[in-house]
Amino acid sequence: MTALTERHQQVLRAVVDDHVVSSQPVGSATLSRRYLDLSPATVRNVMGDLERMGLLHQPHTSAGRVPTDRGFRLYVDDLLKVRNLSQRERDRIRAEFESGLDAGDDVMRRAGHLLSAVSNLVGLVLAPPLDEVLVKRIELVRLGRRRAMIILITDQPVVHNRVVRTDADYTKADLEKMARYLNETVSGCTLGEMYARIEAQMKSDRVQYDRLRARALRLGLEAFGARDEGALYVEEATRLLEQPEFLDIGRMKALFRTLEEKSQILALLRATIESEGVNVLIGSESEVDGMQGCTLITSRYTAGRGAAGSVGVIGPTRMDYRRIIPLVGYVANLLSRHRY
Amino acid sequence: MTALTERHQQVLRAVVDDHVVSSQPVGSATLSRRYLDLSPATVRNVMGDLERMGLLHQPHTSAGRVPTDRGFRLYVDDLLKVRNLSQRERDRIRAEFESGLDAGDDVMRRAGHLLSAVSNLVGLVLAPPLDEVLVKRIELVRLGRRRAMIILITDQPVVHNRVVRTDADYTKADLEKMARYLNETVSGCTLGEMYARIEAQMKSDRVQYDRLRARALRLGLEAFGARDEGALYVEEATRLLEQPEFLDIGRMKALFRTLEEKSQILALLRATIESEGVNVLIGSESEVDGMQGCTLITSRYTAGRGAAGSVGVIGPTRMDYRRIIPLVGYVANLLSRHRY
DNA sequence: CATTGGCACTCGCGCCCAGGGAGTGCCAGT
DNA sequence: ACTGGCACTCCCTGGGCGCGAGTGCCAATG
Repeated sequence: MTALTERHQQVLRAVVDDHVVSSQPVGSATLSRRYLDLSPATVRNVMGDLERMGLLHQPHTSAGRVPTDRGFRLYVDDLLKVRNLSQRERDRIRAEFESGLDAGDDVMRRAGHLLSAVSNLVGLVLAPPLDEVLVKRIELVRLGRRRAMIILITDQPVVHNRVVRTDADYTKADLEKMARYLNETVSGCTLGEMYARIEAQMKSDRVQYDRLRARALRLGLEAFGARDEGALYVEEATRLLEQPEFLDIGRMKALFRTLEEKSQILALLRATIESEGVNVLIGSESEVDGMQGCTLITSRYTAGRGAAGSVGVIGPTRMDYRRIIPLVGYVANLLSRHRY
Repeated sequence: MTALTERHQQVLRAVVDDHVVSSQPVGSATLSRRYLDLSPATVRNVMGDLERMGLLHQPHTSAGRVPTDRGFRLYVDDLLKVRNLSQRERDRIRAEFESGLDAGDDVMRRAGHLLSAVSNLVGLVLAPPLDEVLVKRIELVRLGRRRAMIILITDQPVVHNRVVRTDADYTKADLEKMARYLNETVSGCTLGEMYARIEAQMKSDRVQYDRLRARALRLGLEAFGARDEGALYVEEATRLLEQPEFLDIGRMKALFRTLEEKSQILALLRATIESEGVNVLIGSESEVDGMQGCTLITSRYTAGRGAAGSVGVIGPTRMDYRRIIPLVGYVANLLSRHRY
């Protein structure tokens, strides 16, 4: 492929910019009139080149051009100067974030809502994989005759808790003792290690002859052992209904289905967790079928002592990258800096 | 309006039955062939009557007939023999319900999912209004330097808990003392009364000179004082995409919007909380604009010492009432009988 | 030689129109 | 009281047509 001249770049940029707001194929006349100081004929020649390079696509002979996924990719990588969020916007977003937290919302969910509200797209938040989360402490609280709450305090902002049925009516003192046992074996290790440690302990002599101790360990396993996949929050999926590209009901169904099923999106987010900065995954690049015509923008964040998660948005390929990219970055930042 | 003859009833019933499965207007020929031992001509006459009575509607001259909301109403009230769920179905549903609970799911959410899964419609669960919930006990757990979890144990299956920031670094003993204070004033009363009791206590001498006591009360207020509206769970709204009536994108949007906004649906559910048995609210009867063409089927359930909530489904008016009505009733039953 | 205006061409879209089909209402016959 | 027959109405579909948008190419131009 030949290199792009300055002019090619100008035209491609203009096509994307216009298409992002109009959601329609753009013609040479529009470009000439609104974006470029060139005659329509010249623009047509350039557009012809771009099409041959696979960066633009013509839905049919007498239509304007639409950027291809590769076109968007080039635009995002080379042509786009992301403007930073203005201080005002940042303040507004941050205020929104914190006010929600004070009201007692879950941090993850809050971040998802925020992304969604500001971008008008679907907000995504992937919690750090639980395996890597550092266990600080476990508490057991008696709720009733055979019910207790087990609380897992980690180095993350979220506190996990779960109501469990107990095998007997333990007193408050019993539960405290059990919690102490659990903490002895478990505190300071990651959740991933916890399983192994508990298993090892279970075999030791001390446990064999101490029913309470054994029961405590079992409880810990049952409550948090099987929490395999990091939780994925999908917020405000119905916003997609607003986007004109989803007037096509088939596409919408497909996307909803993949969003609901979660596992595929989860894999995509997890894959981006390692890389720095903001990631952009355009349409077909993801090889997920529900994602045709959609772009996923993500950014990693860190929480606690090194565990990392990912936030992002999903929306039509035709989205305002200039705004959304810094937005996702900023929210990831908020989340990373967030101290509880 | 003249009374309906036996024949009128037969025809109306047949129209509804066919329309429920076909989702299309029903013609006289179909009815004569598949449901009735009458010639098409006779059927036409009867259908004409029914139309004049406002029970059927003809979308246009050369189309078949569709039941009106009033037609459905009459069908549901007088013509429908709800068959009970078979023992097998009941067992299956119950097993599904309980297996989910063992896995630690929220009871409310679980019930919603269940309704949705079995009916292929949108599941709704309204928790009992918190005001009427009996407070059994409050626990405070130290999570970190300035963080604590406040746990509200009621006579309901769900346990409410919330992470709060504290104004100082309270020790475990402090928090236990505070919890004791709170329980002294609060336990045994409903959440509705709690507010007043705390306010009263705050003015008493004992509190004026005891900072910890004051702080405890304040905490209780902040955490659970403002939980106004009972929580409404809307599960699996995207199932609506499957229904052929929602190929019309405008209607779908409207319904999604009201589902998302919740307050209107919430009001409808709350209204049915008082009445026994299964309630059916058909289309325009609700006066909620997003509800045209939709039916809401609900049933009340009770939990704890007398507080009542509501479960239900929402779907197109054209739904299989024969199956759905007993289903909603049964799930309400499950929830009422559920003991934790 | 890059740029431009001109021009013929293509193709989707909206419109009209006719034909077929589904379903009805009415009427006369049993 | 039913029913068969019949004329009628109206939607739906498909084909034909004109319009407009947009293109590609070419010859002219600075």
